[in-house]
Parts: sequence; structure tokens; C-alpha cells
Amino acid sequence: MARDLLGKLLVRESDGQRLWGRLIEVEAYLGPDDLAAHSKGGRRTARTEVMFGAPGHAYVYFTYGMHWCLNFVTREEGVPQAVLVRALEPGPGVGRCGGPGLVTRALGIDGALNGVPLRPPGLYVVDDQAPRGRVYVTPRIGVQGTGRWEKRLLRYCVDSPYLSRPIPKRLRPAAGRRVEPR
DNA sequence: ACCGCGATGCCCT
DNA sequence: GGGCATCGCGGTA
Repeated sequence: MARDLLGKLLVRESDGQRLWGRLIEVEAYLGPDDLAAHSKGGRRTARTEVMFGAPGHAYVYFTYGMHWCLNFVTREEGVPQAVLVRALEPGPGVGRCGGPGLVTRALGIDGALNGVPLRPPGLYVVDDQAPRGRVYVTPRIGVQGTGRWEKRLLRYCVDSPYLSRPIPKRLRPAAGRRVEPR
């Protein structure tokens, strides 16, 4: 799911204005097994509740006292997995989107959108069939620890100047980690 | 390239 | 009370 989202457009409509950006960097969180996921161990709390619900909904959480982060709930009811939106190539008039907190700020996304269905109007994804190019996979950003889950390659991105962090140099050449053309 | 720090508030033990 | 799926800035190499 994370891989397939790359290259698609994330659209936010509010107050008669339409803001959008192209998805270029996302991460998969595979709870309940994933020790880095909020839903690790099947933790079902007020915060994680949305992830246990139907797919195609927004999971929006607040972190570090000032940032909202947007996720897409990806799995059937009862399976708390999601894809975190980490960076967009901004559309016209859209501010910097190089990081999950910047994405939500630029598109006007906050906790009021937690649990909303990802469909027009409001917040949705469209596929404009644009070529996507090479996909790189790396460990997830900001995930602490050295265990199996912390090291897993669950961050998916395309090479772009708008990433939250550049692709590691050793991955840049064509000889880099295997990637999948569309 | 890395490392530290402050801002700032919720989440969970 | 400690940690956090962050960001921007400044410091040391």
C-alpha cells in the first residue's frame, strides 16, 4: 500500500480552496506486531482507535507538543495498520511539505480530521497516472531502537528534492537497494 | 555528517 | 514523570 501510494496526489479541500501535493515519501506501520507502531501489541486506546476501524480513513495524531501527523488506515477492521505521510512535492501555492509535521501544516490538517473517510470533499487521494520512477526503501525516520522492527525497511520514497531527508548516498546509484519501477 | 537543544503538550505507565 | 512516527537552529568536525 505504501509503495502504491507514491506518485499519487493528496488533495485537501477546505473553505473553497484546494491544496494538493504529490506523495513522495511514506512509511508503513504494521501493528500489532510492529514495535514502533502506536498500535504495537494490539494497544487499543482512544488515540489508536481509528486504526482498528475500516480502511480508507485518516488517522491524525498529535506529537511533540506541536505537530500533527497524517496516516492512512490501510487494513480491514480489527487490523491496526497505517501508512504515515512524510513528504509531498508541493503543488502550486503550497508551503514546504518535507516532513510529516510540515505536510499537515501546509495542507491545513489537524485533529479535527482524525477518523474522516478519505474521499472528496475534504481529504482524498487521486491517481493522475504520472510515471513514478524508482522507489527507494530505507529504515523509518525517528524510530528508535536496534531490533528487527526498528531496522525494517518500511520507508518508501522516490528521489526528490522535497524529501524530509535525502536518500542515503549509498542508495543513490543505480546499484543501490532494489527498487521497483511501476 | 553528526550532535544537542528548546519549544510544547499529549499519551501511557 | 518520561517519552515521543518533529522542526529549526546552532555547534563541532
